[in-house]
Amino acid sequence: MGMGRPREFDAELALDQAMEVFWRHGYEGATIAQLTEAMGINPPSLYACFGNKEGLLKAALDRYTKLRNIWMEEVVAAPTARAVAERMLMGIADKQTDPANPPGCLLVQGGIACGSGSENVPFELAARRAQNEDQLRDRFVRAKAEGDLKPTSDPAALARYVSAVSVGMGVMASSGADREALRQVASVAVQAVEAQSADKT
Amino acid sequence: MGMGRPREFDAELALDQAMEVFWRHGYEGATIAQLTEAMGINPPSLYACFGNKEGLLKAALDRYTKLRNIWMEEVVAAPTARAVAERMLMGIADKQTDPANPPGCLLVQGGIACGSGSENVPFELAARRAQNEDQLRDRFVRAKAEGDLKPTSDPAALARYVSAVSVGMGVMASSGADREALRQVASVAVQAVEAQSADKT
DNA sequence: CCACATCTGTAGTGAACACTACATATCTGG
DNA sequence: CCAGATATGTAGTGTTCACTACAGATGTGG
Repeated sequence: MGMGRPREFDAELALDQAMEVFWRHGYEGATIAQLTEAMGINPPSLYACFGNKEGLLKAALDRYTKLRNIWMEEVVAAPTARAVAERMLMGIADKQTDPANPPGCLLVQGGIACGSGSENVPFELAARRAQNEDQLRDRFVRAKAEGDLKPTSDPAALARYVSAVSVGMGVMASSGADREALRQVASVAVQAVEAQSADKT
Repeated sequence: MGMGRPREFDAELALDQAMEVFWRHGYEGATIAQLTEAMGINPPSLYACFGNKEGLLKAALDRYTKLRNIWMEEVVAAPTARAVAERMLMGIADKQTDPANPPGCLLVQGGIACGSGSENVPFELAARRAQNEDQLRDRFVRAKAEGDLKPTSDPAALARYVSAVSVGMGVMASSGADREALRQVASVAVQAVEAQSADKT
């Protein structure tokens, strides 16, 4: 029994192209024709490799969140809660306006509302956003334990807040906000975290 | 020359139903079949009255923003910048989790990313969100002139910030966040505005 | 070289989509 | 009561969609 004809395209490279299409047009707005053209393959190759359109999205999300989680590790490595928030939001301002990618964030652009038959796509994206929120929460719990955040602060609420701001920035970026505008938002947003930080005296 | 057969349905009532469908499924996810069923009419009536699907969306957005602007007037009537932010974000936490409506905000759920042929839909929504941001900015400009906000504060950045937070809250609401979670976000977010407020001594 | 397994390109499939032709119904103005 | 104008319901239109049948190509194990 043989092992069959080998694949002629690089799956990860193709995923990068598919990611960009989903990022720009959303799950429902992206068509198989656009995806296959961007990936440089024909539909049967796509379906053999990823199952269906939703499978392709999940694979693209896996790749996206994998890279993103590596970056989040650097973010939560910042020394204080305030520095974590600043590093995250300023970094997001830069990433979401990086001309190498479509504006905004795939976890938002992918699909906030979907039609019948794709109802679980928004949930899928929300679940991935929640992962980042959990990382932030864990970091803020630690900050509170270390006395970096006030004893009255709520780490989970702070994490939700930072997550909400980053989502809002993503929407703004996708509708044309430039880097400076996003940095201003980040700069203001950080002050709420600072207000929850213990006084340095 | 006669005036023709009168319309048999209430256009504003039908718009309310269409609004809910767009709100729940987004522009691309909403089908004409769903819309006509919810509106209780047949396709020719829809097209005679609203032109096409995008015309129906714009009419629904007009209605939505009209009601919203009335509420925004109440928001900016609050006595201080901090109170404005609090009234707005707390109100949004309640509105976006009102069981009478789909969760989130139509100006976000309507469509952040769209496929080819509907590229201007996200712009249309962004333009309406920008209206609210402008109202906030004007209010914060006044607050700065009144000495309510610090001389170093940036009213435009503050308005962008509050707008970004409300968008982020909308996305969270649509993916299942409950009222209490949103209120916590709002509560934290207000502290950034407070940090830009002049000291009360 | 052969049996088998997997991939690839061509060329479609049925279904769902936004939208409409048309006949009929219901109004106003004269 | 008639002529013109607009609305309505039925029943479609062509197009685009996600997805696939099939035949040929390209690999492995014996």
